[in-house]
Amino acid sequence: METTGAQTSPRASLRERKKQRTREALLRAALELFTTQGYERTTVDEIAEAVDVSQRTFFRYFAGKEEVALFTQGVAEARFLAAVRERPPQEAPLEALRRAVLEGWDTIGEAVESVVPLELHMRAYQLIESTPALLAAYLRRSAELEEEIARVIAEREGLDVDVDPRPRVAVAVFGGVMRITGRLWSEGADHSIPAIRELTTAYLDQVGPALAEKWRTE
Amino acid sequence: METTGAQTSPRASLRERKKQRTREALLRAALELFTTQGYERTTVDEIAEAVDVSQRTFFRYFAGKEEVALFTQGVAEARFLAAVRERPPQEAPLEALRRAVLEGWDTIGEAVESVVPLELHMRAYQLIESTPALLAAYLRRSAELEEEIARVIAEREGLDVDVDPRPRVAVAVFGGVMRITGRLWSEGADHSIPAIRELTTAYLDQVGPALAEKWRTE
DNA sequence: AGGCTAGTGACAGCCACTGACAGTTGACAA
DNA sequence: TTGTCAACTGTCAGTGGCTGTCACTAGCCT
Repeated sequence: METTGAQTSPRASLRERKKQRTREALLRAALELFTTQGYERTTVDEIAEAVDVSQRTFFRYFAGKEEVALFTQGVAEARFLAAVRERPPQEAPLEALRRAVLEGWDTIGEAVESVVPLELHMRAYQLIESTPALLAAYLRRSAELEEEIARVIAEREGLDVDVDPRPRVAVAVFGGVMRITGRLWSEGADHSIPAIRELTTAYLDQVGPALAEKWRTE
Repeated sequence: METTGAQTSPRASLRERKKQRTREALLRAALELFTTQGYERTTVDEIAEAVDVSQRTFFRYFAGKEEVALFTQGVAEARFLAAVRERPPQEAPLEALRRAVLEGWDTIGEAVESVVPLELHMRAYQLIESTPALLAAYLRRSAELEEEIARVIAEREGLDVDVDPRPRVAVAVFGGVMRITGRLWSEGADHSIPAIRELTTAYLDQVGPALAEKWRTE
C-alpha cells in the first residue's frame, strides 16, 4: 500500500505491524489502568475494552494479568543480563555486576522507553512493590534471573556452577542487595535514576562491613 | 462424656477441639493430595470432599490454596525466628543467624511434627520448589521474614534499620545463601537433616571467598 | 482473483474465591 | 433441663481469571 516509509519498524509486514500495535496498546492500557486504579481492581475485560479487542485476544498476547504488569521489568532485566555479558572478563565478578547495573541504567532506560514511556515503567515498578501478588511473581522471576547470571559469572571464571559454590553465592549476595535498594527506592520520595544509583553504591559498599565480626567497632 | 483424659490438647472446649481437628484434617488432606497428584491438578473441592466439609468451610480455615500449601513452612519460619531471638546477644549477627539455623533444625522439626508428619512437610517443601506459583508466594513471604529478622538484628546491635544499612544487608546475604541451599537440597537426592546442615555450612563458608577480588588465586 | 492461514470474536466451561442467608450445634445462664 | 445466644457450617449465587473450540475475517502469496 504505502511506500516503504521509515515507520517505527522499517521492515515488517502489515500483519506484523498490526500485532505489534495491538500488543503495545494492550500493554500501555494495562499499565495505565493498573497504576491508576490498582492491579486487583482492574479486570482483564476492562483492559481489552480499552483497546477494543475481545478478552480472548488479550490472552493471546499475554499469558495473564501478571505477565503484562511485569513486562517492562522483563525488558529491563534482559538489558541488564546483556550488560553483564558485555563486561570485560578481567573484572572481578562482583565488580562486573556492580558496573553492569550502575553504567547500564541509562541504556536500560532507553530499552524500556522504546516500548512504553519510562515514567510509566517507574510507576509500574512501584505498583509491583506494593502489590503482594505482583511482588511474588517478580521475586520468582528474579530468582530465575539470578540463576542465569550465576551461570554467566561461572563461565567468565571458567567454573562449573554445580561444583564451585562461589558464583551462585556471589550473585545471591548481589541480588539481595539489589532487592533492598529497589524496595527502598520505590518507598522513598526521589524516584530518579541518580537516586537509585546512589542507593545502590551505598548499600553495595556495606556488604563488607555487614559481614564483619564486630559491628560496634565503628 | 469422657473423663478429662489427656488428649492432644488437655484444655480446650469441644468446639475448639473440633475446629482444630477440621483444620488439621484439611491441612493433611491438602498436602497429601498436592504432593501426590500435584498442586494445580488438585481442586479445593477435592480437598473439602476428602475431609467431608463444604468448599466454603475450607475457605473459612485457609485464605486459599496457597496458604494451605505453605502452612508448615510458616510453622518452620516462626520457629526459626524465635531461635534467632533466643541467640545470646554477644554473638555477631551472622554468627547468630548461622547458629539459629544449624542448631534450630531439630526443634523446627519437632514444631512441624506436632502438626503434620515431618516427611509430609519435606515433600511439601519440594513441591513448593517445583511449583512456580508456590515458589513465588514462598519467596514473597521469605522477603517479609527477612525484614523482620533484620529488625531483630538491628535491635540486638542497638541500631535503627532505617539509618544503618548493615542489618538488612547482612540478612539479605544470609537469606540469599539459604535460598540456594534450600533449592539444592530439594533437588538433590539426600533429603535428610544432616544433608541440609552440611550444605548450609559449606555455602555459608563460601561467602567470604565469593566476595574476594580474585577468584583464580586458588 | 482466489486459495491459504494467521489472527480474531463469540461462546461455553472450569476453577478459585466471596457475599449473603439460613440452618445447626456447642456454650452458658436461668 | 431448658432456652437463648453466638459460633460454625452448608447452600446458593455471582465475579473474575483463564482455556478450548469453532466459525469468520483479513492479510498474504501465487
